[in-house]
Amino acid sequence: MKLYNSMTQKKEDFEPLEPGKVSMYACGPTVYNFIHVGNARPLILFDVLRRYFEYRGYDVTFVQNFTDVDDKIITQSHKEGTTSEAIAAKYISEYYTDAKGLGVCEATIHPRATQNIAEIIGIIEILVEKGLAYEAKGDVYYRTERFADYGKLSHQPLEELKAGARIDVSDVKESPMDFALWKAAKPGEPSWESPWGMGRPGWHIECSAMAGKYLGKTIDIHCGGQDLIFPHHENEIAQSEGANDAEFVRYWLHNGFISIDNKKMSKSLGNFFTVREAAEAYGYENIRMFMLMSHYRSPLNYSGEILMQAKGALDRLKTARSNLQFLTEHGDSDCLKEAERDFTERLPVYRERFIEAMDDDFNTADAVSVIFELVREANAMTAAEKKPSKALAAKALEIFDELAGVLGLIYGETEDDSLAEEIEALIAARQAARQEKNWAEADRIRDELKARGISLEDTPQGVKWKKA
RNA sequence: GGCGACAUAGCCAAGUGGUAAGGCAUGGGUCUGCAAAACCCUGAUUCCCCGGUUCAAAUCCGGGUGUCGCCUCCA
Repeated sequence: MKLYNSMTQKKEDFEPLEPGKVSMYACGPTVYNFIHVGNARPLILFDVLRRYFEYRGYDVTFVQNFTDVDDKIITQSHKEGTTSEAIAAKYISEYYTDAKGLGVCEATIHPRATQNIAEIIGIIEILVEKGLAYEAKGDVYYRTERFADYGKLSHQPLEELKAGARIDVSDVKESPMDFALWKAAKPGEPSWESPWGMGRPGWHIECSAMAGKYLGKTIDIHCGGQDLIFPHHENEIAQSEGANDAEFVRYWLHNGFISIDNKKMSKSLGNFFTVREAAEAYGYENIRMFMLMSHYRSPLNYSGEILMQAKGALDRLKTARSNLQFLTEHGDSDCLKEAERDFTERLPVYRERFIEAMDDDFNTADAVSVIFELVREANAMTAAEKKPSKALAAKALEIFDELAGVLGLIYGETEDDSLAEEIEALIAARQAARQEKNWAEADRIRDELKARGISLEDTPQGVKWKKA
């Protein structure tokens, strides 16, 4: 398995620290608002990585945090006239709604910054003791110039970073590149006791603390959006490696951006759609499909047209699956036919090609195309005139579900059986009308069902219905 | 100024030396009472441009052009 490591800027063979196990850490959302479509990309990427590692037999421990104390949350709490805790709780809940909608499995552990204050203080104390951090007026800053490797992930020497620095030169900081590990309390803000007085953690330190606590000093994979490379991930390296004297992360994975009209989708530019509104317009699963149809490191331009194309593609897969499912019950015979054997014997080739694509830095676009090729052949093999067997449909369905399942492409099919009986009765009435060649009545019933969102297909194996 | 990414058919998108996957859309056909779904056929002499290396390049090298991102919170 090869994956592209942002640290070395090359595809590398994946070798976990411990054979058979994978530890993954992903920077989760700062919970002050609904997540937007751009935020959904890393979620879906991590979810696919995790599913794929598990598919390949790895025991995965996946940690994704929630940043639940932060300037933006505090600002939002003032705006909504409530507490920081209430804002965080609200948007964590909304996060889970969207994540579930997108078919994203829960992480092994979802730690929160505010539940790990002791660990955060612990790591800051180590950094202070080592001279890598210093206290100034109740704040604590990281002394970037003491960390020789600072800039190794962003491939920028500290001097260049300083030259380009647009941040305010604070009089309490020794260098403009130093960043806050701990912020002294201000009135109206949540705060905790610490050796430096009341205060709260800076943003970067929580990830070092939680990654270390739940996954150990060295973790296999750390992922996030490309915009986190600097400064967030660079700072995490400085903190964790500075405190632990051990390599922090073996493989850094960063996803490309989602843009709108070729401009990065971001909250500060205001050119974003929340996942919630995009899902209302196009459906959660089509957002997922949209993202899996290209490589995770490529830039992707969001538009209604593209979402509709993704929907068209996913519909083809859903229809194919539903047709196979139907044939497992209504096929011509239970046993595989002679003419079908060649196809079923070649089915494992699709699995091999799928794995080959995914092994190459999670090439989901290629992996999806393998599923489409499987579908085309399965569709051809199950053409009505061939009188396909139940066994054939079952075998094709099995591998389809296996591969589509790794990508999480088809999900959320909650069949409402309460209507089934009534629908079946209408279908029976229509069949009776068709027997009598009473096409007007047959079409009337079909239109009636269509108006209720049920579409019919007449097949040699009987009538098939589905929700539109 | 530093660092990085991207440029393949109407649209989306794989493909890192061997003669252009896949999807959406379009048009034609088969099947169907009509549909639906499906299947078949239909499209880039060509991969932003110009040079070079090679028997062979979308793929490697050099030089351009365009677009985007990071260097400040940002997935």
